[in-house]
Amino acid sequence: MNYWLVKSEPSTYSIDDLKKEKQTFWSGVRNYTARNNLKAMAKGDICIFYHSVKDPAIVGLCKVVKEHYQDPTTDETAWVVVDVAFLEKFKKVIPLGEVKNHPKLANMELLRQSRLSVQKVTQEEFDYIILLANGK
DNA sequence: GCCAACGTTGGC
DNA sequence: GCCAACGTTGGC
Repeated sequence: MNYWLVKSEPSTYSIDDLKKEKQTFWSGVRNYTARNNLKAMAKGDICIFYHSVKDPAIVGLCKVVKEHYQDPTTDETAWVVVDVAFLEKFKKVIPLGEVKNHPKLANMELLRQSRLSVQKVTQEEFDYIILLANGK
C-alpha cells in the first residue's frame, strides 16, 4: 500500500466538492510523470488532498477505489484517471508554510518539485502529516 | 540530439 | 500581477 499527494485548485475542485460527491474520477492530469503516478496507484492507496494556488494547504485524505483507466474527458489515449473516494477533511489543515517549517517534511516532492500534480509520499511523511493534522 | 522559444503551474 | 521552475514543441 502506497501513499500519494494529489493537487487541485479549490476553485476547480476542492475537498468540499469531494466530500459532497463522496467519490470522483481524478481527471485533467496532462503530465507524463503525474500520469505515471496515477498508473502506479493501487486500490486502497491513500491520497493526501492538497489545495494549490489559493490558501495552499494539505486539507484532507481520499482513497483510491478504482485503478487507472482511460480519461473519459479526452480521446487521447495517453491520459488516465483513477476513482477516489472521500475519507476525511482535516479539522486543522496544514498550510504550505507550515509544511516548510518541519524538517521531517523538507524532502517532500511538494517542496522540491512544486509543479508535479500527482506525487508519491513516504510512509514517514504521511505519518507525520497525520500527527500534525491531529493537532500534534 | 541540442537548444531556444513558448506555455503552464503555482507561490508569493 | 509577477516571476521562477519546469515541460513541451519545433527548428536546425
